[in-house]
Amino acid sequence: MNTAEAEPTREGSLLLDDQLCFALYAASRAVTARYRPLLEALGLTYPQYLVMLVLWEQDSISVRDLGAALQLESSTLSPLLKRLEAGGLLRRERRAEDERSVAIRLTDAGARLRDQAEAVPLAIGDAMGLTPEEDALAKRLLRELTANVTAG
Amino acid sequence: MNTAEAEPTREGSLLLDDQLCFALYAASRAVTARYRPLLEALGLTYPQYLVMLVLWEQDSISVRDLGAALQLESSTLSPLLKRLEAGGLLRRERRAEDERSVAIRLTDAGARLRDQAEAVPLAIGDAMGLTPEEDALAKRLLRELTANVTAG
DNA sequence: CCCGATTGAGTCGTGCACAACTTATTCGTG
DNA sequence: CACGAATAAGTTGTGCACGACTCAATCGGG
Repeated sequence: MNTAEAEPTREGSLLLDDQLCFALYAASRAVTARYRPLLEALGLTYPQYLVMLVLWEQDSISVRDLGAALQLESSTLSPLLKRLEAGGLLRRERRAEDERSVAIRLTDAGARLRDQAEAVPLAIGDAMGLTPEEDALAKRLLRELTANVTAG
Repeated sequence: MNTAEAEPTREGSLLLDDQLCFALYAASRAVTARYRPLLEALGLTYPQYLVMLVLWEQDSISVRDLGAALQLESSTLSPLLKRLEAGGLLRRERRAEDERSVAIRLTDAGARLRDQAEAVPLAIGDAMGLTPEEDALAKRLLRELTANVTAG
């Protein structure tokens, strides 16, 4: 019998492999790395892809609402949106009814990119290799975790 | 009955809330944000904290082995270690037996910081609010996911 | 109607992450 | 032993993330 896992995970352990946070951090980076070559073919980074997912669902959204959907600050989104605009995928225009707000709208090229993006979730789902039940369970746990940790 | 979750999650969906990758990405950032004030009290960022966890477990480790443990490139670790060295928590010295390799060793201050760090996992475990079973399950799923996605 | 408080977007500075590359050292095979 | 391949660490450039801040527009109570 090996020594790994010989000790039960104690509450206040400082061992790296006992930390859920590290499993989460490592998994997040590994998944993003898996997306990278697929998204590079679309000319997108991973956070840019998430922005496009939101826009394909709801075009003409404010920076504020985009930030709420992705849980990102305007200080992250503003430069990112500027790069997507430079890439010709979207336009930004001040709203007439509230000049503080900026509406993000897809260009035709941005809307068309959706067709190419269809292949991405399929390829990733394949690579993840989880059963539909495991996938659903993981999403449930991660959302519960996010909600708990964000709250108090 | 509401419309959310009315549709079953389809395989190739492009809806943000169907993406496991986003649940993962959001959870990782939310957990890191929860660590931030705790670690700030120790003078550490989150990745720096992970490096210290490894060093508290195994002092005098090479940059290479540190990178293997954390799945980080030397281009990420080198500047990070330089900052920890500037903060007086560790020293870097070329190994005599292989001048290519650099050994990372804790200073007394670095070793002593462990005592203060003991409180961190307890506070976080509390905030996460998962049962021990859910915690173990989440770690299992995340490791399986990481392994699958890293492999092929 | 006014003026202080709030809100929405953006800028700036710091610190990751990672690809591509450089440099120095060591290894391995003829 | 020589010398090309491999390895360890570090540098550079790009793009997030986020806190602290600025600025302009809007809101709301008196």
